[in-house]
Amino acid sequence: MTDASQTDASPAAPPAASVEPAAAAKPADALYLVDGSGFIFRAFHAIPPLTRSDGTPVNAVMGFTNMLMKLLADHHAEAVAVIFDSKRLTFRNDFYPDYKAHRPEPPEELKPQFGIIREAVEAFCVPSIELEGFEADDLIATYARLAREQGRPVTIVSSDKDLMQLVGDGVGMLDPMKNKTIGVEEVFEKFGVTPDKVVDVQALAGDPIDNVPGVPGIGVKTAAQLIGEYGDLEALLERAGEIKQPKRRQALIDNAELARVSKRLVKLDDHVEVPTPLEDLKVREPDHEKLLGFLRQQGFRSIITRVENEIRADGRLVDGASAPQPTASTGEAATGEAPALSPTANPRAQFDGKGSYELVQTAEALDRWIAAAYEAGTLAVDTETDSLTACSCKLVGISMAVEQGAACYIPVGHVGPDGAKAEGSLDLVPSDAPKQLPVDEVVAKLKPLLEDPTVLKIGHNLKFDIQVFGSHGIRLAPIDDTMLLSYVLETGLHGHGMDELAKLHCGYTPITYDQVTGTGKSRVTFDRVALDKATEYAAEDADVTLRLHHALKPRLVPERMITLYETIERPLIPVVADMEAEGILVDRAVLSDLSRDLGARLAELETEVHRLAGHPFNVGSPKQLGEVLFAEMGLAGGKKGKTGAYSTDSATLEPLAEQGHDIVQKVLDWRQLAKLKSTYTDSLQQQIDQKTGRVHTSFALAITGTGRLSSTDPNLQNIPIRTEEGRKIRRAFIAKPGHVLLSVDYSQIELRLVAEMAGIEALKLAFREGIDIHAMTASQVFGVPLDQMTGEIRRKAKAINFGIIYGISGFGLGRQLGISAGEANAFIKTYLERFSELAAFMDRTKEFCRRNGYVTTLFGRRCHIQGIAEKNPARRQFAERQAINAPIQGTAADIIKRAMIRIPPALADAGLKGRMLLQVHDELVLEVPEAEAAKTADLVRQTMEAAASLGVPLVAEAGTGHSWAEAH
DNA sequence: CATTTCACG
DNA sequence: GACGTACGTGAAATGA
Repeated sequence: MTDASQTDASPAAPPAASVEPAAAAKPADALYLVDGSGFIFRAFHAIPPLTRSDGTPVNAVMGFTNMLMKLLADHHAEAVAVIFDSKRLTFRNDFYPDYKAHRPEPPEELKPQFGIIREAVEAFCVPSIELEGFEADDLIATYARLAREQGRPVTIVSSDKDLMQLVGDGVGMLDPMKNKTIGVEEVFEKFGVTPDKVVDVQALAGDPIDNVPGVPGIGVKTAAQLIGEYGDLEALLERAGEIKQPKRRQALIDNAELARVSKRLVKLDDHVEVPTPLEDLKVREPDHEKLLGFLRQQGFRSIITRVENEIRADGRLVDGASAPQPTASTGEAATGEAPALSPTANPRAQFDGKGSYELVQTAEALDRWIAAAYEAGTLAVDTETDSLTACSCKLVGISMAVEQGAACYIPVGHVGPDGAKAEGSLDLVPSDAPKQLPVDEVVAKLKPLLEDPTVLKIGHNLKFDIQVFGSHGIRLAPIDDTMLLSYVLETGLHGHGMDELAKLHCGYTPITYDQVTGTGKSRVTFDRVALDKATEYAAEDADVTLRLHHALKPRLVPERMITLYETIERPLIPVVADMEAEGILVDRAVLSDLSRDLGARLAELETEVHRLAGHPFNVGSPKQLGEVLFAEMGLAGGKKGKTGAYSTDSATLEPLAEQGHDIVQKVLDWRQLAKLKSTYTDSLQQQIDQKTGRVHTSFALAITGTGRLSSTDPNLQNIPIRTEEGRKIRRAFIAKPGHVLLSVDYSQIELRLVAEMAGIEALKLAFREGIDIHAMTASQVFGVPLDQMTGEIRRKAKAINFGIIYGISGFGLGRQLGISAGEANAFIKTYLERFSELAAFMDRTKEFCRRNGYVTTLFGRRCHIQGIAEKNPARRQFAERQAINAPIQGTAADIIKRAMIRIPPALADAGLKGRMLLQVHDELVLEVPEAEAAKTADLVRQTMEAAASLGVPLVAEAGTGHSWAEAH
């Protein structure tokens, strides 16, 4: 890598290997340069208002102090300087007076904190530097250069993009709040060029915040592209005439000087006359009393506790190597971040995330944590594995948190950098492999705790961990799942991943998995992550989970969600975990035969389509297809959408095919087969698990806005059935020898629920009488007697019935039926007159939603609907349709979940060996011994029908067969 | 990485 | 009468 300060003309290329001076093991002479000014502003905005007892705001001081302590502890930093901006005017204003001219005054609450922060730096005995006429960035650039000349690694503690030009060649950056290192790779991500080209990009793109002009009309993206192409700014400006885009060319020619000035503004001066020699940038041992006095003055109780513990621990201050172990049995050192400040403090935001997490490598330490967990009666657990597919992954480590801030990580499956394993007796471990307890010993010791009925185990998405523990013979119980707590409380308001919830409830961004393992091709599996890094990440996850539990669990009772959670969501976890682990047998030969057949037919269709078009093109490209069909061949059909592309979906193409356009029919056929091949016959073969020979989907429990499950990797809830061709794929889903597949599905459950929830007497009666419901509505709406019913009329009534479930609109129904919106509206009007309770139900539901922001299912599930009070009618009506649909779809989801929970014990009680494999919203698929098929079918059917007792009967129908195609 | 299309209930 | 339409999902391919 070239020196960052040079600007040679090598083309911008992705960085080969990023230099990571901020990595764990560091030479003692590593230099840390803290961008003090930058950090003050970030701390101020990231941390909610806090005031000390005299009313002085101190949120930025608190954030700054935490950051500084973390830096000193985590990195064993010995050479550190905090660098501040001095007065406003700098040498840059000499040649560009407007530089940073529009910077607003700092907020009033921040002003008094500047001075206190300098006191804080002094109290920690860390050198602080500033120099009139120069920005902190210039001093940082200069010190970085000086240190590099002595071969010392440099870490710049900042996330300011203006400093990114310094990265590379032993200089790295560290964002202390996001806990992210910024190396060459990250700079490349941000600017699209290597660090030595950053100034050129900035010169072109400008920066409105600092009032750097740049070239108008050019942003970072374009700038990076240009610099990548021309090498550097000067070369670009000289050859600007060659640029093809006329506007861009002119802008560059007109503003060449402006770009040059901009470059001078953004280029840091690394030859400043420094006020303090490099050698003096050293952390000295602080005066403990002075430091504690300062902290007391600010009222930072939790920090004081930490500092006192550290002093007591070894007489030395802030040394990560001897950070206090959480003596959790007394609970003393594990005081999280109890708010010690005035009531303006937001207690939810007190979490700074940085407990002193312990790496557990000895039996003694493990015993101590197990004892602490027993004492607490509650623990958060999280497993780390080498892949995210629960069924076939290796256990790499376990983290536990017993109190806020008191968490540990127990590695059991880490390998050395060269892949050296460290299993078996510790004495035999090769020196370069990480030290860790044998997995069997850890499992044996944890099993009683994790199965103890008096100790609550908390996790986030425990369905995963249950499977991991299950494969080691541990049945995790009793449990609470923070993902599902959040889901029952706030479905529809936001997602329920841990990072999102941590930000929401703790105001904190945990280290991400990607940060630990890397991304893209440099990604490593978790078993290759260094132990200290793994500990930081994994223990933090457990800690955060525990904190989320504290934030969410107490809300269940007052918000009336405890029953839904305890009777439906929580009991479903192990049930679904078992289904995923079981998997379904898929016959690879059936799929590959289909693939071959489809491939041949696709090739034929493709040449046909090309022939009819007169030239070859990509049939799979909607863009090219639209051009061929509508522009070249002049078929009727217009543009649509904001992208301006022709619409070519089947709704558009089908009418054209019916008009006899051969090419369109062939395209539709091609589309269907291509879909079947790529999505199903090809990719499903890849999803067959090596070890089990079966396909293990993952059912998401907290994704949908209505309470339904969803299925991924692969999605087994959308296996084709509607067309004969697609249905063949179901022949590949089979039962193991001596078994059959049993499929049981609810008959018209959603329409039954409409009748029930809206209280439509005529519909309820019809369901009780077992009448053909679509024929019945047809006779009501169209006045045709049942004995004169035609298929066509029944089809229309069926479409209306579906429309009701979706929150009907004349336009939508009309399009579905191929009639005008006016005609459709007339049908709807008649329908609502015949079933008058329905209109009242829809109005009532919308009104409830407007008032409360959510709607509810029969079992009390809340679905929050966004946009119900929107002014924009389109968006509001969308929300209204959701509001009408959600209680229906959601209640159906509740009901099948209740059935799923009851089925495994019912089977066990009856001595039946059948296993549930799949759920497809209103259908359950089981694998049962052939001899038990009839008995099991009855039992499952009855359990499903009895899962809710309503004013309308629930009806379930069962089918069995060797394959899913036969069973359904 | 967003858009388009289409598979299911 | 506005505004753009049925509700809920996930995956593959294209192309910027």
